[in-house]
Amino acid sequence: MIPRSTIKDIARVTGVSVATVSRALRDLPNVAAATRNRVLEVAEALKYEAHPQASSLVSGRTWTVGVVAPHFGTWFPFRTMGGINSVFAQAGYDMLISVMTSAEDRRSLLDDAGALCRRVDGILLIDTFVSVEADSVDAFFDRPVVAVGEQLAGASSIAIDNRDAARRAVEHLLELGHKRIGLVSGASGPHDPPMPVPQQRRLGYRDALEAAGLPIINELEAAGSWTSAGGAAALKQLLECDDPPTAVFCMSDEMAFGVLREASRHGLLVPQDLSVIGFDDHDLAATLGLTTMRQAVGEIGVRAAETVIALIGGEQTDDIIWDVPLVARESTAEAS
Amino acid sequence: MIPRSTIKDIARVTGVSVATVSRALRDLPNVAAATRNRVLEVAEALKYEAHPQASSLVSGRTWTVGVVAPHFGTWFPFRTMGGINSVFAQAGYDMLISVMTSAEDRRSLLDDAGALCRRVDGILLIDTFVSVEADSVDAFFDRPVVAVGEQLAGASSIAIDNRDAARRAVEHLLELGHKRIGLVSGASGPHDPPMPVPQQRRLGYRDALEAAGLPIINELEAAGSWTSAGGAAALKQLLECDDPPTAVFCMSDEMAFGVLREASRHGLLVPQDLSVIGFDDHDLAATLGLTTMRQAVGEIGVRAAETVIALIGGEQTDDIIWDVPLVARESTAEAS
DNA sequence: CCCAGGGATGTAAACGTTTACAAAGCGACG
DNA sequence: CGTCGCTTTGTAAACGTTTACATCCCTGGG
Repeated sequence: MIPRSTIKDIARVTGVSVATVSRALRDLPNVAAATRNRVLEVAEALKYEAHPQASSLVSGRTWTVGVVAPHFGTWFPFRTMGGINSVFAQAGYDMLISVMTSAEDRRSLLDDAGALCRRVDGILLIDTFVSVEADSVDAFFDRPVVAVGEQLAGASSIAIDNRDAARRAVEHLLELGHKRIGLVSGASGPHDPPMPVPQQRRLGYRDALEAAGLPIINELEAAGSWTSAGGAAALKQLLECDDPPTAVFCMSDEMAFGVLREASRHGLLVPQDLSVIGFDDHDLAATLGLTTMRQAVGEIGVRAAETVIALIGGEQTDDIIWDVPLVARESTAEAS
Repeated sequence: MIPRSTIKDIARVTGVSVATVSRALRDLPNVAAATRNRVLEVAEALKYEAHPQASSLVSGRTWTVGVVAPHFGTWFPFRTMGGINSVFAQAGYDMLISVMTSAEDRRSLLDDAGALCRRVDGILLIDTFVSVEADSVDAFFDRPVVAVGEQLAGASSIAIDNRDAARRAVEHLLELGHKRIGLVSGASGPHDPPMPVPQQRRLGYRDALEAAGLPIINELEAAGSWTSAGGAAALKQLLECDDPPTAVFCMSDEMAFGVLREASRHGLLVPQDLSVIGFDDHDLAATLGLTTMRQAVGEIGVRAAETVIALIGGEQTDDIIWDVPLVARESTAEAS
């Protein structure tokens, strides 16, 4: 139907050999200007496009980057992928996406690393926490790896300081005079290995309380499973305490949205009766007036993509720790 | 670093020819059971994995499906892609994602169709509205195409009846006794060609009003640009009318979230002072108590993926019109 | 006992590139 | 005028599969 032209066709028309055509098309040196122009001209006329499989079979270059995301569900990996995609589309790379929902998937990512490496030029791990399985990825991947959200030996990393950011979030509540501060955490299941992110954010929460001389109270920590429904359930649980919190720190905005809703179900006004601070700066956080810690998710994706491209090109890169500024909105106020 | 084994290695170890190995590995007929077992055994031992580029170079099969999404921003395409991905991961297909943000992208999708076809076995168009550019895709794509969200000649389609669903949404408000019903629309820009979805939903909105003998009032229709911020702005505009609406229908839940927030900024209680109905059944709709029209987005993705796989396998498929049930929650109530 | 037929296997040519190596052309310099 | 060296070009061998075709062997029917 659509006549595909090959390098051979161009060679025939221009009267040069396929080798010269190949060189001309790829801007390699040692081809006469006149020849190159003629080749490009004919290629244009024939609407030539290189056959990707053929060229990667021999060159090894696939112009594809493997992107491993924790799931296809929540906002965070999606936005990150959006940032990544915008860079790759520009640079001519495709993404090969795989999701990692369970701990077995994490194991099999490493086991099947060889097969993955064969199809990609580089690998981007989003919040994938390979570090709980292996100290270093050197032994598994044959290709440059950049990890978003964790430090990982053998990979470049782009991360935030979760502990510090969480601490500052809670400090914001402390500065407003709150003394009983709840935590809505995105804990992993009881059988999963502990995940770095919730772990670090919990440590930050406790750091802040300790620095303020406040006690750590287990009853004030509830699990929200990273979803808005989970956040709602978590607040419900916190409100059943004898002495319920006057403020809560949620490890994600999505959970915070559930908290906001649950608060209004209980007749509590935010921020008068309950202050709420989230984490992420979700797209809806601004319109819902949620105070939060901003992760520049899209930009992190952009930088991650740029980093992996640089590594593929043989450049050196530095690890990046991203700032997480506090964005004060209407969901937090002075303790009454 | 990682020793990759080829079909040749297996041939050498087993003592048969590469052709036989290839046949055995792919379960083709005419290979003795004993030989096949031996080959599989050795392949296992050598951790053999076929080189994807090599095999697709000669067979034409890429085990990749092109997925074209309208953008990487909102919830709808993301969730759809989640459904698609779950099927593809099972079936062994990869997705090659490209996003189409502008009208030019739509044009170049068709212009570069040849190059795309060479890298994929099938194509999935999500809300991509190629129909505004071309009557049929037969002439462009060499591969099976399935369109999500629009009817398109030359492609299988999986869609909803936007006009009917919008009509039923507005009828719900009418049944509650509302007489002044606003519309928050996801209109396209003034220079873009009219898009089928907002067009159809607007027609449904007007259908309902007309059937109820109510006038069509331009002032009651505001543009929300598919975002929550846009939704908030749209409500602000609607409230400036001389006779503001007592209920609004939003073409997406994300815009409805903005409307909910803007209402509370104006001191309006939902649903007492303002009824709000959305469209999509966004993940957050349940926790925010939003009445909405449910699009089973994930399942639509699943069906779309299954359809394209069936088409690749040479089967015939039927177009699917998906149900869009009303999900009544707490954001709509009797007119006061 | 011969031959047809069919299943199992091997041989080798694709597929469309890239790339090592050889060769040719040409000017400059001793 | 021969040779060296540089640029430009061509030849052909990869890359790792699939697949058309040939070959071989075995069985069963005549």
